[in-house]
Amino acid sequence: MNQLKLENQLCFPFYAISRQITALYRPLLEPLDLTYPQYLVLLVLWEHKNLSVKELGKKLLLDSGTLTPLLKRMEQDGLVNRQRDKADERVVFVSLTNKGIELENEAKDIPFKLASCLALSMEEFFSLKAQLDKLMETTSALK
Amino acid sequence: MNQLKLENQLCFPFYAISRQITALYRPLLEPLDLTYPQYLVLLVLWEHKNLSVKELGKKLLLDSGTLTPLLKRMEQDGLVNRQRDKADERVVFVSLTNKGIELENEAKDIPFKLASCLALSMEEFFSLKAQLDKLMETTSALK
DNA sequence: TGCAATTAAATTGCAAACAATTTAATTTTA
DNA sequence: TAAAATTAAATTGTTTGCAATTTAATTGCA
Repeated sequence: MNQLKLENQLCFPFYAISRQITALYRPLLEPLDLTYPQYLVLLVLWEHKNLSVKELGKKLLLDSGTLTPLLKRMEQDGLVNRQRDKADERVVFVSLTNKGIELENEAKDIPFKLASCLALSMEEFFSLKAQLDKLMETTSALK
Repeated sequence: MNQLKLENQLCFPFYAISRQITALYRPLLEPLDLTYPQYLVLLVLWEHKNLSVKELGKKLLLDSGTLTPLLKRMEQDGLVNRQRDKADERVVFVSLTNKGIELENEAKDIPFKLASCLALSMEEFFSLKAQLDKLMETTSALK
């Protein structure tokens, strides 16, 4: 088997599916005026209220080079507040505005709508999820 | 189960693993002066010699908005030739230069090196590949 | 034939993504 | 305590990725 053929690669499907999934989110997120990475930030903040850029980056595997401009755009859009920690001026805390909090309700159907696009059975879903989580652990450890 | 929690999502692992894998490729591709998307273009051209931008885009799921500048950079780097089809001036064919052809030999170990990073058994590899291929088919059909 | 529709690339503009560097604050340690 | 090391964000510069539009060529069909 020729390993240099695209069809024999495992990595290309990850690259392609990742972009396809983002494309599936687009029409669902557009009414909320969100991009997929912005939606991910909101997912985390709906759960954790108040996080530093560092902590947010740890959960999303993104660094400040990506997050700072992204968060500034979200601040511009009135979704989040950014403020320096009084106790440690290096740290910037990110929290939700009322508008950001209220979006949770409008977004609550999105995971179901998207899951239905993927057309997986419960078994397939959980099996795949387990394999991805394992792979995620492997690749995260290689940092 | 709260579907709006990051940890319960299937899509986030795809997004994150995709970027992690690209990060794993980086040190392998850097000596060849390639980015991951450029490497993908070469994978296709090593197999198919001569393709239009359209055909290349079909294989990689990328449009001319992404490919045109990417291919221009690869042309600048002396990896590919771009020339308009004489028979149909709308079409641009992309082919490899000698330098591009020769890179295949230098790249031939990359898939194995990368596969070893992922630490999957043969069974896991093929099982995962099958599930991804199926998902890919599903999401591609939703275009 | 000749105009409308279609097609393939290219272009424009914007949002990520990330390496590398910089800035400023805090901690360590000599 | 003061300089060195570390840390957190921000900044800079480059490459992707994609929607939307434009340009130019070809095809279809009235």
